[in-house]
This record gives sequence, structure tokens and C-alpha cells, in this order.
Amino acid sequence: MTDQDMTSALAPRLAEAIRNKLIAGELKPGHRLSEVKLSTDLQVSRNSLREAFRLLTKEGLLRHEPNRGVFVAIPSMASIIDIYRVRRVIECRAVAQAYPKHPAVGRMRAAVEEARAASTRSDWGTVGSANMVFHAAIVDLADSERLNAFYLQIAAELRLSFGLLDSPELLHEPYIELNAAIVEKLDAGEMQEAAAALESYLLQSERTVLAAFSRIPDKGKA
Amino acid sequence: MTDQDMTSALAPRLAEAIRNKLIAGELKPGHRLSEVKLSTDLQVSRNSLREAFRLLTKEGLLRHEPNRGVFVAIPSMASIIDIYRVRRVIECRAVAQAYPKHPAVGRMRAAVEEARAASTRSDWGTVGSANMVFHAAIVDLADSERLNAFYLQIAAELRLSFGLLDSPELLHEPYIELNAAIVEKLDAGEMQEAAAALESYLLQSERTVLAAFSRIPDKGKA
DNA sequence: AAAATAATAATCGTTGAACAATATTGACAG
DNA sequence: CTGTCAATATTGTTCAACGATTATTATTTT
Repeated sequence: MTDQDMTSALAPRLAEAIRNKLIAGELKPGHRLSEVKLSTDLQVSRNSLREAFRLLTKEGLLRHEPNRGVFVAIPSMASIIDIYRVRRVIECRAVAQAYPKHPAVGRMRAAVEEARAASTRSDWGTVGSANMVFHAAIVDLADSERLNAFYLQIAAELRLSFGLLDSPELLHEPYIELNAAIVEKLDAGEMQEAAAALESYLLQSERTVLAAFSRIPDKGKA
Repeated sequence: MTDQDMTSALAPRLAEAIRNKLIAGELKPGHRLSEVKLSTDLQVSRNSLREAFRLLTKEGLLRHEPNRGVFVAIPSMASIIDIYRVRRVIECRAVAQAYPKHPAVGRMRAAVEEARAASTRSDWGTVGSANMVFHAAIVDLADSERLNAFYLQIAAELRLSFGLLDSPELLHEPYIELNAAIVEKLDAGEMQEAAAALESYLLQSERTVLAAFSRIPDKGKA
């Protein structure tokens, strides 16, 4: 994990490294990222790090305060509501308009299987990852690279919120079978029904996340 | 237009300045942007310019080739198709789910009026701008800042494509009254009908743009 | 003359240092 | 305890440098 392949440019690689730390919870919301400290830690120059900061700020994972520095974005109810709004717009439409034999359906099915297997051994981390794959596959039904990229960004932002919650397993486990139901409906060619199921699914998930979020004691504090 | 307000950071301001040049057609697709030349022209350092480049590359307006530099993105049929796919996903859903008395409807109506007025005096530039405002207002019906930001980005990319076309007035003028019809349906509370109208509208617009694009002689050449 | 090759120049990628501007900290006086 | 002001740290931006890669020109070879 030290010096990777130099295939791509430095700034995007740096951004990815930081992004991974963010979604892994190693950097907590509200925390300030010192340019000198991070640049020495990551063995890069301040300038290169600043390029990465700009990327992540644009992605919504960092917040930039002039002359004060960059901070890990602090998720809010508003941001969660906004993200779920985006998800419903994109995912539901993708399912409603899907071609039932789209290759992504196979990935959806595989993600359901992986989640089921991980669930039996209480591997909630894998369940969560499989769920992410499932929904990314849904978006892929729309066959748009721009939507895919946008969704990945939104998903990363949502994972930042999840990091604040105490029991993230509850956020994914109940939905495994709902995911399976959506795949079945897609297989049967019932796209409208699948979209409707997904919509209520997402609304319920949003409520659950918001409820868990409201239970956080010191939210709003750095 | 020289040195603006220093409210925001330099990199985003630089990005905006370059973005404006891109959609104004001052920088043509395929053209390489020299770091030293642009940085001296814009009176900024190479490092600051590179930060702006990263932003614009992420937006899809520039393309980055390792060790070769950044180039103005070259629109393709594939990118136009992709962008219209995104537009249908977002705009149609936004209209279908709209609250008829949403403030954005007023902006839609105002945009139609401005387009009509500009059309009578053959001011096609204003017609085009009003059309952009109209569709941005549509997206705003969904009340999502993330969707708004994403749409703005996509719209800028599309305008880059428009810059290649010979007679852009044909791309907007025929749609003024179709826009008006959508506003009327929204006023009447007929959101599904409005969404359906918008969908066929966008499909037709896509065909027109693709047809005009296919008539470009030397596309694919730098 | 045409093609291949070598030398040269130009550009990018990244770094480190520098300095001004702004923000934070801490001492001190009231 | 509170407000003021200097001292300190951090960001914002620029500049110069140099290795690495690419583009260009010159040279050689066939």
C-alpha cells in the first residue's frame, strides 16, 4: 500500500487514498486535514496534496474554508435527504427503463448471493459492500458512464454518513431479500413493479438512516 | 473581467474563467492547453493552473493525457448520447414528481417568455441561454443541490458540443413552444403528461443534435 | 531521396522553498 | 474574567529547479 503503480497521475491517486481513509472511518467528520502533516505523512509535496484536496472537495467529501483549511465533511440530515433523493431519481428510473437481460442484472444477482452468504456468517462488512455493488449495478442498467461516475461519488458521500452510525449492520441486512425480490421482478420483465419496490425500499432505508442519525448524541460538534 | 472579487479561492475562479472560454468557443475541442502559456496569460502560477485543470478534467471539459498535457475534450456521438440519457433520467423524473407550485415553475415560465421575446428579434444567443435556464429550472424541481450541480456540469459539457455545430439557432428555436406546453401542463397539475412531453422533446432534440453533429466534416481531427 | 537513428529542445510531473495574508494562540492589562 | 495585542502557525500563491517523457530537428544509413 506504499508506492503503487505509477499508471495514473499523482493527484487522483492521492485523492483515492484519502477517499479510502474517509470511507473507512480513519478520518472523522469535522476533522481538519493539515496540509503539512498530511503531505509529510503521504510523502508528497503540499502542492500535489492541494490538487487532491480540490478533487475531494468537489466530490463533497471535504469542505474547504478559506484561510482555515480543509475539513472532513460533516454529514447532516439535509445531506442524507438530498442523497436519497438523488438515489431515487437515478436508481428507480434505471430499473424502470431497464433491459431485463442487461449484463448488470447478473452482477445484481451475484451481489445478492454474496450478501446472503456473508449474512449467514455475520460478516456485515461484506454485506454492506455487496449492497453497494448491487446498487451500483442498478445504476449501470441505464448504460451511462456519467451516471455511473456520479453515483459512485454520491455513494462515497453516503458511506461517510454511515461511518457515524453505531450499528451499520442494521442498515443492510434487512434489505438483502428486498434486493433479491427486485432481481426476480426484473427477470420476470416486470420493470415497473421492480421500480416501485425499489422506491419504497429506498424510502424505508432513508427513514432508517435518518432515525439512526438522529440518535447520534454530539452531532454538530467537531 | 480582469481581477475579480477575491471571495472564493483561486483554483475555482480559474476553472470558471476557463470554463467560460470553453463554452464560448474561444478554446476549441482538441486544442492543447499549455501550462506555461495559459499560466502567464492568466497571470497565475503553474501550480494554481494545474489545480484548475484537475477540476475541469473531472467535469469532463478537459482531457488529461499523461506527460502530454491537457486538451479540450472532443465531443463525440457517444458523449452526446450519454448526456441526453442523463438528461432524460433527471429532467423527466423531476417533472413527473414536481410540486406544481414549486418556485422553479416561475423561473421556467420566465425563461419561456424571455426566449419568445429574443426569438422575435432573432437573438439566438439569448434564446439558447433562456433554454438552458429553463432546463436548469426543471432540474431544480427535484429540490436536490447535488442534482443541480451535476446538471450544470452536464449542461456545460453539452454546450461544448454545441460549439461545434454550424447553426445552433435551429437547436433551440423549435423548442420554445414545447417548453411553454410543459409549463402549461405543470400548471394544470398534469405532471405525467408534462414528463411524457419532455421525454419526447428530449429524444427529438437528441436526434437533431446528433444529425447536426454527423454533418461535421473533420470530426475526430485535432 | 527515404527511412532509421541520434541529438536536441520543449513540456510535463513533482518537489521544495519562500513570502504575504489570514487565523489561532497566549500573554497581559484592566 | 474579559478584551487587547503581539507572537505563532497555517493557508494561499508564487517561483525556481530538475528528472522524466514527449516532440522536433539533425544526422546517418540504406
